[in-house]
Formats: sequence, C-alpha cells, structure tokens
Amino acid sequence: MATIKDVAREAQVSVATVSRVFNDSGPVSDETRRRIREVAARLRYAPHGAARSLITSKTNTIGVLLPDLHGEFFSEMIRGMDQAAKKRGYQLLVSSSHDARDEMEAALRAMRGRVDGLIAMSPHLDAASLMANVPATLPVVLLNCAVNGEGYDALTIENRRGAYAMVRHLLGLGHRAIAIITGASGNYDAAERLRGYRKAMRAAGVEVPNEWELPGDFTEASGYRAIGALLALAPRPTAVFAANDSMAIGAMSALREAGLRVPEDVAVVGFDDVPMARYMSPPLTSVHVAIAELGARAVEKLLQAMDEKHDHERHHQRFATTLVIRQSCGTGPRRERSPPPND
Amino acid sequence: MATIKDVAREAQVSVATVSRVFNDSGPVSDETRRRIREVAARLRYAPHGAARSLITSKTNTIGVLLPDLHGEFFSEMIRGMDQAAKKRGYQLLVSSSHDARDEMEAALRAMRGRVDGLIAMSPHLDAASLMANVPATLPVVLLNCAVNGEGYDALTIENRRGAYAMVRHLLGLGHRAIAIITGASGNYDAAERLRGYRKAMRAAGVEVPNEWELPGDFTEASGYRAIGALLALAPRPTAVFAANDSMAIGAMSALREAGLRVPEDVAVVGFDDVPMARYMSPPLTSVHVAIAELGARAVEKLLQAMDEKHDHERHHQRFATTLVIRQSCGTGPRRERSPPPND
DNA sequence: TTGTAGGCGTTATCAG
DNA sequence: CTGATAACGCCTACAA
Repeated sequence: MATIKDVAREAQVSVATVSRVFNDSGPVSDETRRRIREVAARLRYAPHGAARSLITSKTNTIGVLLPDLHGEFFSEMIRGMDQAAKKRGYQLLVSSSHDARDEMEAALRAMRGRVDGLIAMSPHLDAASLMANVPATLPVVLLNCAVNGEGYDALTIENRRGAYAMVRHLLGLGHRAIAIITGASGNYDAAERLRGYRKAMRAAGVEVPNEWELPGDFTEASGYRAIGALLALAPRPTAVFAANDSMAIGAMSALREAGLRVPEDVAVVGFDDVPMARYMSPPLTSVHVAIAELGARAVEKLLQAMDEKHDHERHHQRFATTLVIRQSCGTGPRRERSPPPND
Repeated sequence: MATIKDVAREAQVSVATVSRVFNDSGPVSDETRRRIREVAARLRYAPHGAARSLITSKTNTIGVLLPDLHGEFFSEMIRGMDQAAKKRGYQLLVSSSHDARDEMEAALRAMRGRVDGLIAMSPHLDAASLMANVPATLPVVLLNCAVNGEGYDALTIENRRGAYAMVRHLLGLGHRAIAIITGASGNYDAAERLRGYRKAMRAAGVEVPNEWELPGDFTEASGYRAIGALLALAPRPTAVFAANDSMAIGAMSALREAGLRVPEDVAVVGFDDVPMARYMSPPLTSVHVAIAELGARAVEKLLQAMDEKHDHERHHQRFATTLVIRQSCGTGPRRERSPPPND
C-alpha cells in the first residue's frame, strides 16, 4: 500500500503538504494541490485509518451492541442507525446476537479503543457490567435496557404504556379473559410489556390466573406453540396479546389450524407493528413502534453526548408508541356481551 | 485513558513486558504477570486498537457493504456473517442501505484502511467500480453481484435455477398463465429470477405477454399494488410468482381484499422462504434460501482469501436453493385442467 | 505557500 | 525472564 511518503516523494513535495491537501487544513497552491491529487489517484493512495485515528484519537466509528434480534426489528434498527450515523460521517461497528452476559461483555471489550461511542441494547446489561467493561470516558447510550444506574444516557420504548393501552383497548371491546404470550424471559422489553398487561388487567379488576401468561421468546414458532397451551384452557380466553408481532403471526396460524377464526373466536393483537402486520389475514392490530426512528434517535443522542463530552447531563428518554387498530382484534367477544369498562 | 506506559510505570516494569502479557507473546514470570494484570484492571487499561493495528497492519475488522435490504433477509444475513466472523475474532463494519452507485462508492472509500477484507453486495457494483475504489491488495468477496470481471471471489444465490424450478412446479400443476412480480429494477437477484421465470415459460412453450411481468421492488406494498394491475388483465393469470416473499405476502393480501381465494382462484408463490412464510394464510410456497448460512459462507470465503493472500485462485461459487411446497400454490388451476407438461 | 520534526500507543527486535 | 528502542503512517506546531 502506498503511504503519504510515497505520494510526497512522487509529487516532489513534503508529507505535510500532502496531509494538508487531504484534510483541507492550511493553504496549498492550486497547482501543487492538483499535482498531489493526481499522484495520489495514480498510486491509489488512501490515508491509513489507524494511523490517522492514532494521532487524532478519533475513529469515526460508533459501536453497536445488539442482542439476538430477529426480522424486521433488527433490520429497521440498523437502517435507522446507519443513516443517522452516515449523515455525520460515522460508521457502524456492529456486534449482534448476544444472548448471554459473558458473551456480551467479551464483545464490549473487543470494541475498546475502536469506537468513539457506544450504543448498547441488551437485557443482560446493567450499569455495573458496563462500568467494568468500558472506559469511563466513552460516551454510551443504553437502548431498551434496564437502567438501574443513573449514570448513563438511555432510550427506551414506552413498552409498559403501549401494552397497557393495547390491553385497555381489548377490555374496552368487552374482553375479560385476555391471555398474553410473553417475550423471552430476562428480556427487558418483554418484562415491561408484561407489566403493562398486568397493570391494565388489575385496573380493570380482572384476576389473571397463571395459565393466561403463556411463555414465548419473540419467535413465530413460540407464538404458534403458545396456542397449544391456550387451547387446553377452560374457559378459553377470548383474546390473546402477543408481546410482539412475530408471535402474534405464529399464534394466528395455530388458531387457524385449530379451526378457530380470528377475530370471531379469538382476538389476536401484537406489538411493534412491523410493515408486514397490515398484510396479514386478518390485518394485525398492533402497538406501533417507529423502529428506524428509534435507532436514528439513539445515534443522535450519542453524537450529542460525544459533542458535549464530559459536562453533559445524562437523561433517560422515552420513545412513544401508538395503537394501530386493524381487524385482528375484531369488535368484541361473541359469548358475553357485557358493557365495556369505563373508557 | 490509561496507556501501556501508565501500566508499565505503575507495575514497575517496561512497556515491553506489559505488551507481552497482553499478547501472550514471550515469557513473563507468573508474579510479574499477576501484578501487571492487577494494575491494568485497576487503571481500566485497554490496548488502543488504532495503535495496535498501525504496527500489526491488522484491523480484525471485516467491511460489509449492503444495499437497501429489508426485513428478514437483512437480519439473517448479518447474523450469519457476525457469527462466522466472531468465531475467528473479527468484527463487522457495516454500511447498509445503498441504493445509488456513488453513495456506494463513497462508503467504499470510507472503509479504506479500516478493514482487513470486504464483503460487498450490490447491484450497482461492478469490477471497474471496485477496482477504482478499493486498494488492489484488499481481499474482496462479491455477494450476489453481477460479476462481469473474473478478478474477484464471488458468491451468488442460484436465483435463476430456483426461479426456474418454481415456475416449472406451477407449470407442472397445470398453470399456463403465470404472472411474475419482479424485484427492484437494476437489482441483480431480481434480474436473475426474472430470467429463470422466462426460461421456464419459454421451455414450456408459453408465450409471455408483457403484462404478465408486473413491476415490483421487493416490498410488501409493491406486491400489493401489483395485484391491482393483475386484476385488470383478461384473461386473468391463474398463478403469480413473486420474486420474494414480502411481495408474495402483499399480493395475497390484495387478492383477499379483492375477494379472490388463494390458491383456489389464484395461486401465489414467493422466493426466499423467510421464517414467516410457513405461518401465512395459506402457508406460502417458496424457494428456500438459507440466508444466514449464505452470510456465514461469504465470511468464511473471505477469511480464506485473507489467509491465502495473493497466491490465491478466485472463484465464483453458487449457493443452492430448494423448493418448499406449501399450500399457497394449491394443486392446480380450476378452469382448464390440461395435462401437465412433461415432468 | 511549503518543509522539518516530534509524537500518538503499540509491537518487535535486539541485547542483557 | 526483562528492558531499551526503532518502527508503523499520519498530523500539526513551528520555522522558513
């Protein structure tokens, strides 16, 4: 590889001048500039990133640590981040699919000294773990993590409020026996959505038996399986709130195979509102999350923290959700047409 | 940030010894090693990546250049790559959502000097463009690109063969009037799948009018819209081959809304076989592509090229697909039950 | 407008 | 087993 020296020699100038051309720092005569550009192109010269960031102590790279995300959610998140980062000249160093704490921490360590800032999304990550594995000076934004320390910037989806609103809607339609298919155990989003569900049920005075809380892990397959358990229940719940759309889709598939109609026999609703939701049969009612925007927001928040550096106040920001009512939740249960709770 | 010097001073040794401890290179007494570890932990020392890669000329990073991919496809691809890379101690520098050639080239330049190898997936990328924007010594693997030069390693999905097999299956069921919803114009996969479709139709002696080739762009929405055009056709095609699953799902949704049944009135099939396909209503017949495995394979191919370095023979490898028959293609058209073509 | 020289944090090559 | 010291490629005062 050609270095700045090669270019300097070939163009008959000093390395300083070449550097100035490539950084637009300092004055260079047009003629010299032209000659240097020409030589650089011919030699296929490109500044060595490592050398550059050694002296400037800037990598122009943002580290992104993600759990084992699937489908649309992952894609949209990265898309939003990438676009926001690109806009400011940053690149993304991505490490994904972490489902264990030690694996996560290893990835964290591997990023040290390679990034200017870090976005971390993980159910397994807490302040202590972070403290131990990243330099104190590295700006960090926590995304959908359980923030038990106040030392970090954080951004979380309004999971609980979204779930609450959704369950409330089902209650408003007259449903009482509402089951939930939970997300992966230990996952922050999953836990929060479950809490929102419980709170709404409690507020409506509905006692929730354990069997209504069906375990899932955010995959279609787990949503499908959960329906097996649901069908064994008597009386059978009239509505199912899946903690994400993938599980809702799996659930609808299982219900159909069992000969039950959605929403006439069982109402089904999801969470996330992935693009595909509206094309389901029936179109899926869901809690909309603007995922790409969330990713972009995280990057912007990080860049801001990087700009302000030390004297910067950390805060925890919440990302709003909206209810999207389609057909999969129907207009209420068939059996008992009790008056809806006050709403 | 603490540097190796700080650790050396604090532990009362030379920087060389500290370096040896952190790289397991050369002998260090147990006692010294322990002391250095202890000091390093206390000072939160982490080797400076840039400095390290300046001297070793290794970044332990693989660059990944992707087009504007969506949903499951993108996620699975990255997942597969990340896992394969991690296994060998590499990280992924990802740049996605490139839908224009110049944007792509800019991203390419931004990666120079920051990666040890490159995986590029883009319809807009050809050998010439690549030559001009990456150093000649950088190992590269082209993924699903139109490889018109033979100078690069390449890996492509067997798009044409997969499409051919799928259309052949529809023909085998007795369909003659088979429409296709194409992928984004200019996209390599899209073009190849279209070619496979045309070839199969031609081989079966079916003349394909222009109107059967409905334009799409790989999104659900475009699949949905394509059905609008299809419904205006007389006679109406009895089957639709969507160039990916997202469009197939959009198409099924539109057909349903138009009061048509799948597969009784119109058969629908897709391409990719994303996890969600089997949970559709009806379950979607598709051409299976093991996407994560494809991503992993690309990384392995790149690592291999990096190992062998210069004296290494480039080849173009093809990634096989398989037909997955579910219910959305039915058992044949209703109207004309002509004997299936020889198969 | 241009050149010289010091140093960024590591690793590697020698001597001890 | 350990310690000096010269690179690695680049940027940036400071001088000219």
